[in-house]
Amino acid sequence: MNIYDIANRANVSIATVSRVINNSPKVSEKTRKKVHDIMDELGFTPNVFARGLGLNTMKTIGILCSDPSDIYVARALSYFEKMLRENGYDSLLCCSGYDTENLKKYINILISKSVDAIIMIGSKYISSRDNKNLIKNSAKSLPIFLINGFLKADNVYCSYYDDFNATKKIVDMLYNNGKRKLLFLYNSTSQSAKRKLDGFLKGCKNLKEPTDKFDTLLCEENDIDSIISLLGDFFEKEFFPEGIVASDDFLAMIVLKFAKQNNIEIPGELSVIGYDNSIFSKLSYPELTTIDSGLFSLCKHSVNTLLKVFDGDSPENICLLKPDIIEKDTFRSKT
Amino acid sequence: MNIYDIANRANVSIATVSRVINNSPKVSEKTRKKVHDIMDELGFTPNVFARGLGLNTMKTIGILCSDPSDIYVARALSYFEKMLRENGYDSLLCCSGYDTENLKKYINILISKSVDAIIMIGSKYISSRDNKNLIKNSAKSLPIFLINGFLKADNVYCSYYDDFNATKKIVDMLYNNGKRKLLFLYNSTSQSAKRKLDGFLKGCKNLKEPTDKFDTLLCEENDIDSIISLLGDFFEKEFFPEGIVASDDFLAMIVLKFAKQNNIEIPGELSVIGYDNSIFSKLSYPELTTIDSGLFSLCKHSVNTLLKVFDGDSPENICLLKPDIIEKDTFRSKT
DNA sequence: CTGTTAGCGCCTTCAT
DNA sequence: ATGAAGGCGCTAACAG
Repeated sequence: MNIYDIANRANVSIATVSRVINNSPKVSEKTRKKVHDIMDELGFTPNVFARGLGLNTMKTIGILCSDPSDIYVARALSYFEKMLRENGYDSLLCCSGYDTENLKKYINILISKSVDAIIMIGSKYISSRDNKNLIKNSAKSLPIFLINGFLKADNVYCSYYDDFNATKKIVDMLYNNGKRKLLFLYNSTSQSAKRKLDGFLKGCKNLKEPTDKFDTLLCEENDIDSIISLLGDFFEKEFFPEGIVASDDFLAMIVLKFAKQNNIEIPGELSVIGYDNSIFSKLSYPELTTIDSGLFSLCKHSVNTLLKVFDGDSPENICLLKPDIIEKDTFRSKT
Repeated sequence: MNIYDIANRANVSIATVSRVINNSPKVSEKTRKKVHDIMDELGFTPNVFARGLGLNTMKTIGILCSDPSDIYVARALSYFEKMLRENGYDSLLCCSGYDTENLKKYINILISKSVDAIIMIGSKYISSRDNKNLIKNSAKSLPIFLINGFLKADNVYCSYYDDFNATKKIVDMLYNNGKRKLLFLYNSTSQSAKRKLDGFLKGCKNLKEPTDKFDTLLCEENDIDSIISLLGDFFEKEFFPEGIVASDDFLAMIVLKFAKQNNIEIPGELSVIGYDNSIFSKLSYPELTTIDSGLFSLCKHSVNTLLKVFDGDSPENICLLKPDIIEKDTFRSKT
């Protein structure tokens, strides 16, 4: 079934049918209704290939992410699919896993499918110099949108969160509330994780306390038991922190579990700060004090920028979101 | 750049170029090489639209789900994208939200993109008679794969889990371990949720105990606070259960939170059973005893079936997975 | 407002 | 083994 069939049934030309499909204003209400009725009756849907052939666009956005079973990614994905669809775009999903070196392969897959743009969720991809150049080059053929990543280049648009100032600020807050021994816990060396790490270190440095009062701990394996044993080692061999800042809520949850296993009282003995204001932070007991990394806003902003680019505008390349700390139970400031 | 350009440069016809692109054997090695060289030199990639127009396939599978930020869905999505890509298929994502009545709209979107098959994650879509008929009808134009749902129809392939016997079995286990007052907690009326509910009720019925010793509680709102207050009401106005079976780990986590808030000891005073063996069950303390709904196996099986269908085989329509209970901390049987 | 028609780039018979 | 030509379904000029 094609527009010819519809045209025949409706006694109009295919051009009129095409106009109706594309909401052209130059169709009388009467014909429009007639055609619409027949399309509905026959359950007609225009062939995208034929359409794409002419327009050279498939109204499809490639979404590149590591793994949708990560809750941060999953949320972003959910937002994007919805917002893009509301604007007439489909989402072609491409999951690279955590091996960031295959970026080229995945970008090529998306480009070969003629997606109109690529959205990259997560800052893992912006790690190596090779990857950066790859992204810059790919941006010559289609616009690229980075979520939570920063890369200055033509046709590359970034939305990211001010992680540096967020962790820096939280260090201040912890210190000002009497927490002197601090630990930063993280599990990734992505660009965003680095910003968090740097903010933490900067915050600690500003305190002008001896450096043995704070430390950082990288969890190379993402397995819960390994991380718990890593924490056990740290508490035993290094020091017992009064505050732990985790690079995401998942890690913070593991800290809570560790604390319960070891009868550490939270927040009395130990304050815990999560990151992302995810469902975890609300599901746990005590509820996690967490940094709201503004994921929804980042996604929203990216989609808006994307639409502007498609409209031929030249929007700002860079959007930086201000930090926002959500105080719940695992740490409360006195002020 | 198109095959005409290549054809000109190579002094052959477009047909020959096309043959080279499609690895037709009827091209001399010499011409093949010549054409290949020129394509490489110019970095030519065939236009997918033009190709799709003729072939009417894009090697793309439509994945229809409610919301990828649900962890069950997210996991399934992750499995599918990976396995499909390994077999040369892309994934077009389509999220319907929880409004199951718009199914037609979403199926049409996918069909209009000429996907080669549709995978539907979750049994929510198989609720109404209308939806069932819709699926049956759509299956006339392309194969449909249901994950965790059952519908007997041509060209519809189901993989689902034996929820009925899982909850039935867990009721037995609870009872045999001295838990007499039981509550089933659920938050959906999907087909799968119904199977769980029925299994629970059947299990209870078999016990031949007075019916006031067990009950079921539907959480209409998915908000954590509402569910906790719902639980509070139940404990106050109905009875204090000795075992709670939740329809997913998320709900079970909320029960744990509720228990901690109210100083209910788990599993001493109250046993809790989750469902799905998700990350929640491992992240909580105490860890959740949970039913492993075999998601990976379901996905794996679906992809295998899909490949068989595309190969022209006629695989079994239905796959039912046996129940599997993972004992952790929130309930341990004595045996 | 509506109809006619020329592509869009590729694949596939049918000739040669 | 290669070339010529029609067709896939739709859009956008252009003509009325």
